Amino acid sequence: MFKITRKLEYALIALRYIQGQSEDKVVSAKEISGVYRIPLQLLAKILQELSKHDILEATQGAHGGYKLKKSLDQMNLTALIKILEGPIGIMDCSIDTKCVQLDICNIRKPINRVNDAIISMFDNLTLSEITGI
Amino acid sequence: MFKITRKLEYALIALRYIQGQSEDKVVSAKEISGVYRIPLQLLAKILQELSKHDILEATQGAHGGYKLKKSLDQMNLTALIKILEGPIGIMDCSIDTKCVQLDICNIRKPINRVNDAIISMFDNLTLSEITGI
DNA sequence: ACATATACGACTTTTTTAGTCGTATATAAT
DNA sequence: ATTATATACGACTAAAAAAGTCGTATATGT
Ligand code: SF4
Ligand code: SF4
Repeated sequence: MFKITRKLEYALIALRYIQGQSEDKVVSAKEISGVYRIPLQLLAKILQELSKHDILEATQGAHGGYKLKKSLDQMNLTALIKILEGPIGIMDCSIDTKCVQLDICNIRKPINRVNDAIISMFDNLTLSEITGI
Repeated sequence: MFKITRKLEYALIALRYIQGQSEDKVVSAKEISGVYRIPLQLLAKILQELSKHDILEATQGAHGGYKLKKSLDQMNLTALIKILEGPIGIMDCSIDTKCVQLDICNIRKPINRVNDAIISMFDNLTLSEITGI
């Protein structure tokens, strides 16, 4: 309950690692997978998603890999979560509206306030603040 | 990802409902289950847990049910979550320490700060603020 | 005695998350 | 050209967590 997914953690670890390398070095999924013991195939898919969303730039073929495409202080945690996991929301009704309790729910408004507070916190958190400097 | 569990929502709905009834009325699980269309057995188990932790006071037998045992402004969301779901923590290492990445993790500290911010937010949120006045 | 309610553990189902596999394609080096 | 290495991508399986059910015992008001 209320946990960050592994997927997201792997993405952050990778982003921070890539950020720590020299500006124009392309870093392969294999390298990161080795250093942090992240399952290669899984990490690869994550990096591919980040690449598809213009956070990373991929180079194919031998000696290929990834490098940052946009500065990490230009993106917040909300954006990253949306890419990897879709819309954020601590309760169902904040995302879709199939909840049976919806019309009579007596906690919807207050829970929504909590939801907003968390999202706003994520909005104001740049990735560079998470990945250090 | 990052969602409140149904269990927690049902607990909050029930607490708010009981709070809305006249002070010394005992409210049965069946009544709440009926009003909010919450599966009876599931709700019953939740209320039993709350009762075991002195948040509700149970009356057994016919015409039995529950009433509040402590005022809701004397308990915060963190406490309720701990009762229903155990220790809070947005990443594994904030709870137990079996993560393979633990010793080399490059995002642990910053993620921990996020974790602390969320917990502190929950700490400062009394149940009465969620269940309304 | 009976109806109604809590108490509680075991169990099953459903949903979500995590991880794997297979195959295609791009590219550098030999 | 061939080989080795890497990304790209969809389908699949496995594992874990959450949601819900069942059965049975016990308490109590009528
Ligand atoms: S309507 Fe109420 S019970 Fe349903 S998802 Fe929203 S907050 Fe939760
Ligand atoms: S050590 Fe790092 S990867 Fe492991 S649970 Fe903690 S934050 Fe996540």
